[in-house]
Amino acid sequence: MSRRSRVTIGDVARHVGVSPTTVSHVLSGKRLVAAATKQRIMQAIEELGYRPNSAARQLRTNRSRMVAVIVPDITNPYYSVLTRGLADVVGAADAGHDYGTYVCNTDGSLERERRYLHDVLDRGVDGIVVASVNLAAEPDLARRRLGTPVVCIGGEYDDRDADMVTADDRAGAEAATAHLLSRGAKRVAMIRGAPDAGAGRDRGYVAALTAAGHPVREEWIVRGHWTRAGGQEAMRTLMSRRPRPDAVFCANDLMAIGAIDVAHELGLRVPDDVAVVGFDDVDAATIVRPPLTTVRNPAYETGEEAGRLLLDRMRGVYTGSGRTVVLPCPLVVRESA
Amino acid sequence: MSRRSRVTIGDVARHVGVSPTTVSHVLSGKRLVAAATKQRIMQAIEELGYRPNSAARQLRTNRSRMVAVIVPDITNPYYSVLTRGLADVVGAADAGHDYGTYVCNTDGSLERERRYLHDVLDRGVDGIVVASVNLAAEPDLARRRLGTPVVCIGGEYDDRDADMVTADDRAGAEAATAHLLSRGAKRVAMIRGAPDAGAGRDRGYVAALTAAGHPVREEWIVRGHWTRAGGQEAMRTLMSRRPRPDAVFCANDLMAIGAIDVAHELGLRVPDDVAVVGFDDVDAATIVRPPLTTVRNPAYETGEEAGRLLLDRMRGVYTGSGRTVVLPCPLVVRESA
DNA sequence: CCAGCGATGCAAATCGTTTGGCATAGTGGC
DNA sequence: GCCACTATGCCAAACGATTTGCATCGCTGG
Repeated sequence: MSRRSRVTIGDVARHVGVSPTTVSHVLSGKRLVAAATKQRIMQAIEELGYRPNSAARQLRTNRSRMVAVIVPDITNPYYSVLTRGLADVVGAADAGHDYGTYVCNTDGSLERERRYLHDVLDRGVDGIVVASVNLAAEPDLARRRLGTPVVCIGGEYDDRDADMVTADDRAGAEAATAHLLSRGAKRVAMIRGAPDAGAGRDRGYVAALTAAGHPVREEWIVRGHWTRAGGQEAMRTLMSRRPRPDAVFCANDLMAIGAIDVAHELGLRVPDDVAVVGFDDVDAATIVRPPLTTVRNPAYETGEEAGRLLLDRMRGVYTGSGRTVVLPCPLVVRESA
Repeated sequence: MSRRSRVTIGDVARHVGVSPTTVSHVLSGKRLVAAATKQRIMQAIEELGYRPNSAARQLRTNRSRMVAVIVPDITNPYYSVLTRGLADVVGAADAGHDYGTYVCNTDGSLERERRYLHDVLDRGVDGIVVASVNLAAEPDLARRRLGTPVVCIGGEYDDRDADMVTADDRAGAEAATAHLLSRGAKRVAMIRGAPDAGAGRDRGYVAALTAAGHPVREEWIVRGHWTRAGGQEAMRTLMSRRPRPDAVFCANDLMAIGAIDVAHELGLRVPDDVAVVGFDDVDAATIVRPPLTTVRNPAYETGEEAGRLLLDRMRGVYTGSGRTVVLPCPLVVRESA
């Protein structure tokens, strides 16, 4: 059984005494086949252990029953959760979908993004989810009218042909900042991430402040590296300012955790001396002490939504210009603010 | 450019005035082609934007340049990190490898494991990494002499044909328990996971105890669900025992974190009143207070190793009976014990 | 009696590569 | 002059499915 090449549709046909055409028709259901014949064919398939060769099928039909997801790093919980949401939707057997998922890690490198984009196009995937920062900025994608549906995650690009799903970072950040204000904070600082992303969060912070009639003070805005260490460093410089901020909104949870580290280190009590809120609601948010008040970033739902948009196009249910769906980012209040 | 079907090898050949055979040869380098001809062909390829159709190639050559990884849940950090290690090795462009990675989530369901196994075999992947518990126990895998290389992760199956890579759970657990003992703990308990896995960790605990001449007391061994909540529950019952254990080794970090939750809740100090050590060294281990002493589970290296074993077989460098590589699990001492 | 139709099934073309076998020409040694 | 060999490149047969068009048969209704 190992040496022998796989059993083909022809083998099945021969075994039953019909033509390959007929076998194909019972498999696809595209044309009527007499019940008796169908019966015999099914049995032969079972008996011989026939399994269709998907390369041949793909060559002929031009579809691969596979979607690709291009992410910076599958190790990052946001992307792995997003990927899972996508995979669950496009591969939902009970809903009659059976797309597999092909994953590419770019590490944010433009060169790898390009390489993988070509790779997946060459592979003939039926749909592509791009959650990698640079690529979307890359005109390549929009320029090449690739016949393959694409959905971009969380960018702010205007591609009239690709669908897009993005979280409402701005509103989430605004709610977080407003929450801080409503708790009585007078001097609300912000720890931002690297300048390449997260602009929505930056804007939400500013919006909440101005809406409440507070000034935006540059010395209370510091950038970190999206990491715990980055948050620590930023928090240190923030806490040395006078007057000292009594609340800080961090552009992600990791930095918020770093900020809490430093608060403890300085003998400051959270949230009494300084309140902290994060963004993302990663698992660690409930592990740190005190539990982190944060904004939920709907990774799973984002993946699901991307999957739905893709499905619509892959099945031809929707053909039209790019749609955008934006998902809410609810505030989840715990103990750090 | 969108409507027209892709440019084929024939188009290139025609454009240059040679046969498709020749174009194929310059692409594969399998036969000599005159330098001048090669030059012209390369230029035409560039000009026309030719990209080989991988379905056709796969149909002909019977290889897909793709490996599959079957995991319970890509969302689990252990598996996403493992997957990344695998992807990095088999897709290392600079080492001349260009396998893509196809991911399947089984949620531990036997039915889905079977389904995905068939799926990837039908797809003709060149190699399979199985990191899902049930499957390996499943005779299916071993029984069918599938011509595709398989490596199993972390099981204890004896499949003479599949390679295997596993972490030395037993030694790690033994070291962790010994560490507790060496710190002066007299009553070392253990929180185990669900019975379906982690036997090595169970055994390491017992081994360390007996090696030190301590009895193994059943009332100090409790099972949790591998989750934080499971750890909490287990810890609660453990802490109600009299005499109360003064140290607990948890079969994973999540449960250890739950255990620490409960210790705090009961007003017990960690590690003074009760020392805690975990297993895995997840990111959260450094976030919880006190930072968790734990055993590092080399997820990335496990994926890498699996990739190497696969590569060896896919390139035909190694053909022989199943090899097993076991990776060490070093103890990392922090503050919880 | 004939036209038309539904039911059933087959032959053959097609998808885009790779590859074994063969052809031709040139070169150099004897 | 002949042989062996290299260099170069083409022909045509796979690979395993899907799909279009056609053929046949048996009925039915007018």
